[in-house]
Amino acid sequence: MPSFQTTPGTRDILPPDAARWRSFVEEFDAVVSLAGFQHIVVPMFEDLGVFQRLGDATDVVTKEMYDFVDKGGRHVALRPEQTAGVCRSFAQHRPLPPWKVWYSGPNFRYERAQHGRYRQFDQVGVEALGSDDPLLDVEVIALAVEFFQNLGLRNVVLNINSLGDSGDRARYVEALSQYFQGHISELSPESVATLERNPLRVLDSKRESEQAVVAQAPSISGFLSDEAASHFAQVKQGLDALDIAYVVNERLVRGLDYYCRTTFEFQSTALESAQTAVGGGGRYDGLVEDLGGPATPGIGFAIGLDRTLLACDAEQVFPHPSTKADVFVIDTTGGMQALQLCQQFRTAGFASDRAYGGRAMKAQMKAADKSGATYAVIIGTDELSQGVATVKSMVDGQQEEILLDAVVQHVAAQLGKVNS
RNA sequence: GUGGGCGUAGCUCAGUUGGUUAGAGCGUCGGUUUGUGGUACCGAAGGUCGGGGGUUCGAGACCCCUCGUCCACCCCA
Repeated sequence: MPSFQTTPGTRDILPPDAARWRSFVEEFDAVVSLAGFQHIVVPMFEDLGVFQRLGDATDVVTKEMYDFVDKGGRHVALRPEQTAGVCRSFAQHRPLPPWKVWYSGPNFRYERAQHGRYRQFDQVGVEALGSDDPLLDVEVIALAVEFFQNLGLRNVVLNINSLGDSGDRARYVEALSQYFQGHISELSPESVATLERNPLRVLDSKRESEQAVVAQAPSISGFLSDEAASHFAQVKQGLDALDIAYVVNERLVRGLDYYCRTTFEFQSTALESAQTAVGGGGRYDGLVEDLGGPATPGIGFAIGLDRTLLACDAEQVFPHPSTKADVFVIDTTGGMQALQLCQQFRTAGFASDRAYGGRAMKAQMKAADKSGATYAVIIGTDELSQGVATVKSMVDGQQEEILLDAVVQHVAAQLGKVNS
């Protein structure tokens, strides 16, 4: 048993998975950059108050925060998500709106780990601040759709809803609260507790016994102001115009309190587990103001890396990037030749690798095979004395002797031929 | 935080109703006479059975505690 292992809910992303993570982010970068979103990096921890603005009724804030007092007496917390940090950044620096940014990186929530749920988990996401144009909502949603498609995912369903403006939302919550109070005997003890903290969340219950009560609950749509209803209608029109399929789900309330108007969530139907939400987001028109900035509307989404990658596995798409070497240098004369040749290949831009420790030729050949190299360059005592190297194709086994000085050029030419 | 399953070599797992030096496959390393891989064969290294306590003549196997992990609730990406 090793002395230490990863702390609960955290894990090492080992090769080759880490490479896949990286290309996941690169793919996201490519998609959102085309839409004018620029990269932003915000701190991994901030003043606790920044995150408390997410809402005092959300578990993310009340139960799951990694907060601590630092050596300077500041009460800080590891970020549970990045939207609040981005909004704080906007309030702090006052960039010119519309401000469209994207991010990636780890977030932290203290909860029990499960399939697709970890205490340290990575997300990619975008935030667009400074416009309440419903067609911006559409653009943002379309980016996520585009990204999922580029990954190769086909079984991702888009759910959308509107929570209305804060006044609408308040009236709805009141009505919902009354409704559930009237049916309190049909609710589980857990839901009764939830009802006191955040009636909206009762709609999310997965407990079989109360599905009927939940289904009969009043819908948000009846509480939307004309303005909010019109906004939502335009969002739907925009989605239709882009031929983006969606399901209006009036039970979709989402967990962070700051959401208003448009909210959406992407569910993977390929995932069997409890965590099927691979991404989600919505409007948060009051958040920047809450953080001391000017009244600024905003919308964004976050996509979970782990879950989305699990969905990719389930659909057998987005394979790991290749790590094949171009050439593997085998040296049975002590290793100095391999050292130099590898260096030359790398300088020339070719992926080259070798074995270490003076292993037998057969062992080195095995290593060459495992490296996936297209060519093996062999230097034994015979070759060295003649100033040549044997260049062997690992594909068809053909080999020929090439002057040592010309090996890199030769193999480079051959690889160029193969690649084109 | 609540409930349940699990925790044996790097990985995936076997380990009869508790009984001598804990096994397999994969992987790793080495070899199968003449310097060359992907198949086959042979061999080797590598666990004291998550940790602690207890029951017993004797425990990987039974009991308790603890840690970890997985799943569900919850929460959310």
